[in-house]
Amino acid sequence: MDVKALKTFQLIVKHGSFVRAADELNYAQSTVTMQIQKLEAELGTALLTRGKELGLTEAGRLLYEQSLPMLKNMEQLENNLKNLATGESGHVRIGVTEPTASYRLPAMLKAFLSENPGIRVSLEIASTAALADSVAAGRLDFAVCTSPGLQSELFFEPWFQEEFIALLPSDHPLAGREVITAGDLTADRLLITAAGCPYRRKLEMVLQETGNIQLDTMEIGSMTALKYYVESGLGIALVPRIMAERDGISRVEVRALSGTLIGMTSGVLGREAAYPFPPAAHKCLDYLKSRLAQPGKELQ
Amino acid sequence: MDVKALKTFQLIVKHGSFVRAADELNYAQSTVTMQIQKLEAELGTALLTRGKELGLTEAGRLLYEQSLPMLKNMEQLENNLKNLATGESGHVRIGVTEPTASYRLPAMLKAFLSENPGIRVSLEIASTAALADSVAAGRLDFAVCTSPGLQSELFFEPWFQEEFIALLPSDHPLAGREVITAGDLTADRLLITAAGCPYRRKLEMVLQETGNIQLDTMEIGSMTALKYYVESGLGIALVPRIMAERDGISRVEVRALSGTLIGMTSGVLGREAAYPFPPAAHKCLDYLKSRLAQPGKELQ
DNA sequence: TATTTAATTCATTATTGTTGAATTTGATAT
DNA sequence: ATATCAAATTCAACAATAATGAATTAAATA
Repeated sequence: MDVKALKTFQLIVKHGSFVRAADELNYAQSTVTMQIQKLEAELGTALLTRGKELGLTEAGRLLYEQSLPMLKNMEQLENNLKNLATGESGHVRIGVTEPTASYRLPAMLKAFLSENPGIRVSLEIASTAALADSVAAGRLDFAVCTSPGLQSELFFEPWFQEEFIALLPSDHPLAGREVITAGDLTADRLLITAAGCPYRRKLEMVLQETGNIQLDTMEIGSMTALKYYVESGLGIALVPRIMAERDGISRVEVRALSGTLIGMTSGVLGREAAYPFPPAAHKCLDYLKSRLAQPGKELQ
Repeated sequence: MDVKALKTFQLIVKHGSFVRAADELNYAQSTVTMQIQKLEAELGTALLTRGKELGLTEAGRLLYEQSLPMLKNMEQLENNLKNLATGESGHVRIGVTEPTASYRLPAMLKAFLSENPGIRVSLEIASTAALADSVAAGRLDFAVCTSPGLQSELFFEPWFQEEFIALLPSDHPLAGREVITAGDLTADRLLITAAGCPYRRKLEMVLQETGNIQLDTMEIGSMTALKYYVESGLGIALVPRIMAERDGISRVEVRALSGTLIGMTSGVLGREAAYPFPPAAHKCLDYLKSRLAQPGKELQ
């Protein structure tokens, strides 16, 4: 059954005339005759009665009624696909690491979604390593995270610097200092995050270079919990600056860090093979980039 | 969107391979490539990702999910139409007059419908004139009735003789007779049916010929009510023999009629223009004919 | 009977779908 | 690296079929 012929048939029935159907479809009227004859031959049944005026056979009635919703569905589907192709609609699957997930993304996504009502977004919040796997496997369109151990199929584009600061108890010996350096970290017990955190890996490397091979550390699973441990005087912690800014920090001193401790580069992780990028995902990525990327950082 | 291409697409996704889709559809594999390329060009979107292994883009997923039920619908519809064409299913619209409607048809239709579970039947029970109109207008496929004033578009094929008999009160002067003739009808008040009944018209003609121009008549709307009027001694009535046979007739005498009073020819009324006849209707007509038609009568 | 309108037929033309051979691509084995 | 293999693509040639206009038929109107 040819879709074109079905459309023609619909119009013939609607107008009760071959000529008018031909007019509307910009066909010669012989074409209309041919299409219907082919349809009738294919189905082995007359569809129209050509008497004094056009009439429908029972088969014609059935075809008319049943093909109408089918054609509508087809149009609808075609439309949905066009919307997908233009990025008007779509499903964007994003991966994000903390603290971007909690502190930066909510407002941005809210704005993006209200600007693009046809687009749905789903979020995976996990470690850079887990996100890299998901991106590589095609479960995510892209991820905002730090640079993973580069797999060949993935690309990473730096967007911004995630700055870290030190949290100290008010009565801590280092509280008098403006800036904390790597060397200072021998002075007290250091509170660190779980093994998955990329900043922790960096910290370990820095401390090794500085010669602080053995250090009194305590592992705390959650970044947000860290400040309460600091407050209790258990030690000092290094956390993203944005956390300290957004969550009211009280009874705890905030100090800047120096040198390589300052921060980590965050950016977007994508899959080379995913091109051409789904338009909705592309739109979303561009939106996030325009709000997250810091000039100069993308060359790093 | 071409249906063939959609089917091809479905198979590619199902098998995850162009070659296997081509095999199953008996296409060259280049054909499969072409069909998908055309589809993608038409929709302005990639549908499949050709990497290490075949994958679906978001548009591909959408198309795959949405086109599946559409193709199923199409097959179903095609099947329904085939059934219609073979007469396995269909809707037969029959007109019938009394007494056939009440006494002959129920058992026949029951058998016919259980032999043809796919066929639906609707019945219009009315006078020959009304049925002739419905047939001419295409509201009925055919009617079982007496011969109407022949309109050129209609054809009538005699099937059987509807025999009439006389009902008399037990104490009636004519009760001693074996057979009632037209001449006997002067003897008493005659109970007759409504103006629409063709037998009544015939009766009027016969009586005119016999010279009984004025006759004491009483018009009773319903045939089945007649016997109660006869029972009460209001007069004699002429009714179809089948009525007397099926409804237990008691306290009323049944007598045969002679000559032209004996009965009326019933048969099938159809529309010339309705050919080719809907197969289900044809099947039903054949079935009824085989049970109703009396040999010899069809030549009348 | 003439006239008009609608549908059909048929031969021609245009379009498109299909194909095989050659080529490219990616994966696997050597 | 290189050879090998399977899968997908490209391309030119071919086949199928869809569309058309002119002529014809059928029915409706004047």
